[in-house]
Amino acid sequence: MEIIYDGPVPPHKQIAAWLRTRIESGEFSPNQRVPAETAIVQEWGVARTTARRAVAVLRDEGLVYTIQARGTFVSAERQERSPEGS
Amino acid sequence: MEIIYDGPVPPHKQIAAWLRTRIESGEFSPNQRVPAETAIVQEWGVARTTARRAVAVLRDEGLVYTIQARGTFVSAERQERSPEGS
DNA sequence: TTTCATTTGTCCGTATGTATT
DNA sequence: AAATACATACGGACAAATGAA
Repeated sequence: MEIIYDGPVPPHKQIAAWLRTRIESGEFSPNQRVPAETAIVQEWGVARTTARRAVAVLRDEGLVYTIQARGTFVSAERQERSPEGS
Repeated sequence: MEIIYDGPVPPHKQIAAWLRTRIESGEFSPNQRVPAETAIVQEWGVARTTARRAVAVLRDEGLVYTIQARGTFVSAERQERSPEGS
């Protein structure tokens, strides 16, 4: 994946979408830590501000929550669809 | 039990919860010694600092008291909710 | 008394990770 | 992008106290 800078979608939203997909695919369990900002910076070669903004998007959506000095974690109640079965 | 490192609850709090449960279940009598820091280290595979911090949590709660070079013991008056006489 | 083992107490440095400015 | 602060974990080293040999 690569960031498209001359497109209509700002970089941080592209990264947010990528992270959202990973989370919703079940790659991360509820309350599990997601990649740190520095990891995002490394992986995408963007500024930290951009990585932070991307995480902020998901936080605003309620998909993740952040604990200072510990990390950002997948929200436990992030089911849009009823899981059904337990 | 296993320590979850990429979760929102820090290791020392996970261990503290585990110890608290054992104590409150009555496994240890009042004034009886609880597992030493080194025992916690052995059992959980964590650093001693982490074990110490876990014990410190229960000490702060008043559930146990510590005597240097002797160990940490279950508080005798740990079911009181209202202190009297001070 | 000296020695040893055990256990807690203290301090050092290193690493990871987020938050703020 | 960088510095600083904060939270937390790891590892090592040594001190201090206790009790037993």
